[in-house]
Amino acid sequence: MKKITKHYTDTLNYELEKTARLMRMLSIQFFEKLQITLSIDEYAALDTISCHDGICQRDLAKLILKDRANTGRILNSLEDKGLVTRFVDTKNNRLVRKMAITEAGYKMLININKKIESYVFETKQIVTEQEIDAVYASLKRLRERFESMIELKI
Amino acid sequence: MKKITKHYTDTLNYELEKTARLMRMLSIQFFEKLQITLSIDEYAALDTISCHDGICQRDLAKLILKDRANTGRILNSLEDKGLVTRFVDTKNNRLVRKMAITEAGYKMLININKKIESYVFETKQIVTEQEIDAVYASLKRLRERFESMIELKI
DNA sequence: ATAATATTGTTGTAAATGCAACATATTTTT
DNA sequence: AAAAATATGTTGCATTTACAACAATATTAT
Repeated sequence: MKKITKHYTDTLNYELEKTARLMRMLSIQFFEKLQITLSIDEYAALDTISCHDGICQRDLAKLILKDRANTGRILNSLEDKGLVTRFVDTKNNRLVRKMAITEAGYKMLININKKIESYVFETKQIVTEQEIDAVYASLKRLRERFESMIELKI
Repeated sequence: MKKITKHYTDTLNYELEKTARLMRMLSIQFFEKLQITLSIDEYAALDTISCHDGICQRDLAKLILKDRANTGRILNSLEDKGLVTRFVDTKNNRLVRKMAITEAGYKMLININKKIESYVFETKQIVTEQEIDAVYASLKRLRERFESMIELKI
């Protein structure tokens, strides 16, 4: 029996790219429609800082899936907007720039989350929460297995 | 019972980005190790042309998930390397640039696919074919459902 | 103690990407 | 028939992204 390589458009990689891309477009469309004044990346950073108070830049970079350079730039923007404060501290005896969400940042986050609730509600009429959770869980399991094949350098 | 928005790092969107990103890194790493002289995008285009002979640029763009501009650039590169030929033809009475894979392109594809076989074999020791197929299928089902929410403009 | 290595963040730059504008040609509308 | 809309591909530009080089400091090795 001859082995045949799958065509690109039939691979899991392709489906991942296509779905991730679609989700990105839906998010951007949604952010625009609801006139959310942050970019998706800024929102992701703000939300992540809010539940990791005092996180340093590199650790944030790992979480939001950006490199250190771009994470720094996103933080510059959030700081300019007064949503985040940065301060120098130490971590393992090393100087690092840590950060925390400000009062204004917290209000902004609450406000955006309120809008997102309605979006999530809307999508539940298309796909059930159970189905999303199931895909999420199986995807995560698979990803963690694949991660053993590579050393992430961020 | 209070509804609470999931944090960004716990969402399906996040898991999709993270997994897609990981797969991309694994692919690049693999292409480098095996000294494959095409980029992932060029390979994807070449493979897709090989099973859609005489496809036009716009239709290829849709399949490989690039916009028309970038698809044109990828094709320039593939044409320069002699792997693809482009010719003017008509589609619905309109002039379009169609393309086909060359002899050299086909040989290149066979060669790369042979290398990919070994990679696929390697990954099967990490994740079973069944599990990949299952994730692929559920992801595709979910994506198709979400697609009803947006009109793709490529 | 000195040198080599590692961690963290910034800056600069090249590549990738997306998007709008344009050119051309065809179809549809008025 | 004329005008408007649509389809296709290219060009140019602005944004994003990745990556390497650097600066500063701390740890580890020799």
